[in-house]
Amino acid sequence: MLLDERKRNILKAVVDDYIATAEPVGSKALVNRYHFNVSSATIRNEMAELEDQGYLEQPHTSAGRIPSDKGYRAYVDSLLQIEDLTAAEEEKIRVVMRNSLDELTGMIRRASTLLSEKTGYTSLALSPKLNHSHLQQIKMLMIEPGRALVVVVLSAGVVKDRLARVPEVLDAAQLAQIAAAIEEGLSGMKLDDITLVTVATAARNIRLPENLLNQVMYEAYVAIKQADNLEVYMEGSHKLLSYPEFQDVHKAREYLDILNRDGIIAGYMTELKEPSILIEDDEDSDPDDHAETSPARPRASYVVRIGQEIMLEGLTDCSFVTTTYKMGDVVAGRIGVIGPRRMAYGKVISNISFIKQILNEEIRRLTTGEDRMEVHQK
Amino acid sequence: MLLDERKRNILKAVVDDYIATAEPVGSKALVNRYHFNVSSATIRNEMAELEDQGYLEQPHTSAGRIPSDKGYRAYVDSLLQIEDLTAAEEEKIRVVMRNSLDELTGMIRRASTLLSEKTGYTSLALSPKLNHSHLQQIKMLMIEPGRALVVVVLSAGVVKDRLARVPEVLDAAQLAQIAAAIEEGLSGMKLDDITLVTVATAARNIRLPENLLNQVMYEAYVAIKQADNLEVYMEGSHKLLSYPEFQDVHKAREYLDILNRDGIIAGYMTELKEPSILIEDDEDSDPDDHAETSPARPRASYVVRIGQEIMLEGLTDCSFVTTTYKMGDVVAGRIGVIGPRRMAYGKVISNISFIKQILNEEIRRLTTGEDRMEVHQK
DNA sequence: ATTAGCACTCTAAGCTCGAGAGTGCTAATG
DNA sequence: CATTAGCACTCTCGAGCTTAGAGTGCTAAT
Repeated sequence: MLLDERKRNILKAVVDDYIATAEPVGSKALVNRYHFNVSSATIRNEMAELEDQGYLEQPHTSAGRIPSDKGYRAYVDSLLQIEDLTAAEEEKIRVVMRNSLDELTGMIRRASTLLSEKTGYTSLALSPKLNHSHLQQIKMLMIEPGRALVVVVLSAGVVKDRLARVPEVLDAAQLAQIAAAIEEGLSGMKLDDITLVTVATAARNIRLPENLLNQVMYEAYVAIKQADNLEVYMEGSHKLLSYPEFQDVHKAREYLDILNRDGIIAGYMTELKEPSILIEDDEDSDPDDHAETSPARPRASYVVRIGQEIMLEGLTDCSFVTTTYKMGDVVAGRIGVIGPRRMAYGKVISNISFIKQILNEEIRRLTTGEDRMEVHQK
Repeated sequence: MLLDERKRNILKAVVDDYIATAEPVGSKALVNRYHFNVSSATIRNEMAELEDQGYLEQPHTSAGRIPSDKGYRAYVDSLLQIEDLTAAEEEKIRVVMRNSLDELTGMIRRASTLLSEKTGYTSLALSPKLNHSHLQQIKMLMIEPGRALVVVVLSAGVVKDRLARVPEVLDAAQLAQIAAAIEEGLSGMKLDDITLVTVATAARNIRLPENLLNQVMYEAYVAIKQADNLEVYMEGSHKLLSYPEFQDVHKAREYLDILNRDGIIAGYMTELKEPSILIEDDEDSDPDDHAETSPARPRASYVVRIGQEIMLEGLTDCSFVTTTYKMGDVVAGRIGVIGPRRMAYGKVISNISFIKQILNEEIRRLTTGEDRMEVHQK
């Protein structure tokens, strides 16, 4: 099953070439562009065998070969060498990420934007799952009679807020008092463990008519629960139109439709699990048959899904490359790229790995409050 | 210059047909589909004249005619009859808009989404310009040492917030005290009139080391100013790919590129001024040469920009239809649609007019606090 | 003023054809 | 026995040609 050295080289060359040109690759082209010390006939024989084994395909007799899903898979798993970003590129990413306004969501968005810019594909990011975070504060600010702003602060330093209607008869002090009671009772609890009942228990000693209290408690409860809303950030969805495989408007439209259809991508990314390659320490392992070791320096793990592997109707000509980011020690969300199957995997992976790394660092900085005092720019 | 009855009918028929089919309209097709009591030859003569006068164009000899910008303009200004929405449609819009979470931004977004859904084109909305709003409250909540949430409440009931770094030595009470002083000093002021100096003046009596105070004041100032950040909401930008005029991927890509390029649309919409048609009372008038009166019931005014009139490179095959929404008595922002020049103007205008109306009502409800106590749905 | 009729024009679709790229196979080679 | 030169074969793609059809403008008749 394992390919010998030369086949591997040829496969790699075919994939590289095809990624670069989007044109089927022929034996002569290979001989010209790379220095195999054999003739095109030999290459032809090898390519025929690679096709038999399912790594390559022919669009039609007498066109060159293009990689199959299996070919890409082999390429990504063991042929691809991933170069590190240049110092300049790394610096640029660092600078942009540093610039984030001390805000988790903003950081993730920014990472996503950056990813799209650097790779030229569509980037996707999932907002962090906060259900393991602890409630730290809950405040209620009276905006005007009947309307209040509920501010929820989570352990990670994450702040969410929500406008709520409250009974008009309540004044600011009463509202603050209720919030204080709830905070007192719930602070330190995991988001997961907070229910309407626990909220009610926390507020049981407040002396106010029950229906008033209930309404406020309900709003507090909703605000808390809502802090963990799943969101998807997408950037550069139109970039795909530049690539020859989406020159067909129908295809392009279908593609954009799917990406914009509510919930599809969110659901998909949430369910992505086992990394197909893992190299670092930080992911729940799931050694695949095609697992292979090698690269020089430790690198963040990532999940690659190629073509049919995506299992989403309409995206079979695409590939996903995603990775996770962490808050504290727990995986909080996912960030990645979707693009044509013929994706510049090397570039994407090195960018995604580095951006992930910086994102993790920045989140750590944010949530542990390191590096707190900073120079005030402007 | 004014067209006689028959020419007007023919022009209208051509535009209607072309909007419906995207195919050049021939004289025979017209005679078949509409009951002009004349032969196709007569129609031909009339069409030739309409072409001479610049209302119609021929893609090439011996194709039918298509409307020119001028033709569309005449159509929109005086030929188009705008039917009201059906009761069911109106109801649907009302229901969706009611559902907004008491939040201005959410409302506008929702209006925009609705607009895109109902028309099938790309919708655009500008966040409200709040520089004439008054500051009502400013609060600072300590999130953790060194980080605070600044909450700004404006006269319109609009709430904005922003995470800020503050000196670590400050405690929650001190922070609240500073905020209170600033609120005391600035409350009631127009956003426009607030400067770093006025903030400083408001906080002058606080007894804290100057550099600490300065930092906090600066953050407060930024938070206040940022409350009026201009934003653009866009929905359904990919819908254009369905229309035959964007079957060319190049064009489609260019189009999407422009829409996604930062600031272009925002700038454009901000500068849109004189309505080309105005029927209601609420807009600064600018009677055009092609102004014409008529429609049955008062209807919100709107701006239509057709093709070249848009004056944005790359969007010359498009049309804009936008209108404004108000907060109190002042125009706060703009909401609209961009689509192919061959746009279903009637449908778009009736939808946009109605949605504008409901949006204005809802904003009024929100900002005046009418209808405050509502049933709590689950 | 309107219209029937007709010659004319132009596009779009279908067709053929040849060039070119690439293959697989065979037979020769070291 | 792996490699390779050579060649016949296959398939696509684009150019050029042709034709059907739609639509026009003009003229002469009503």
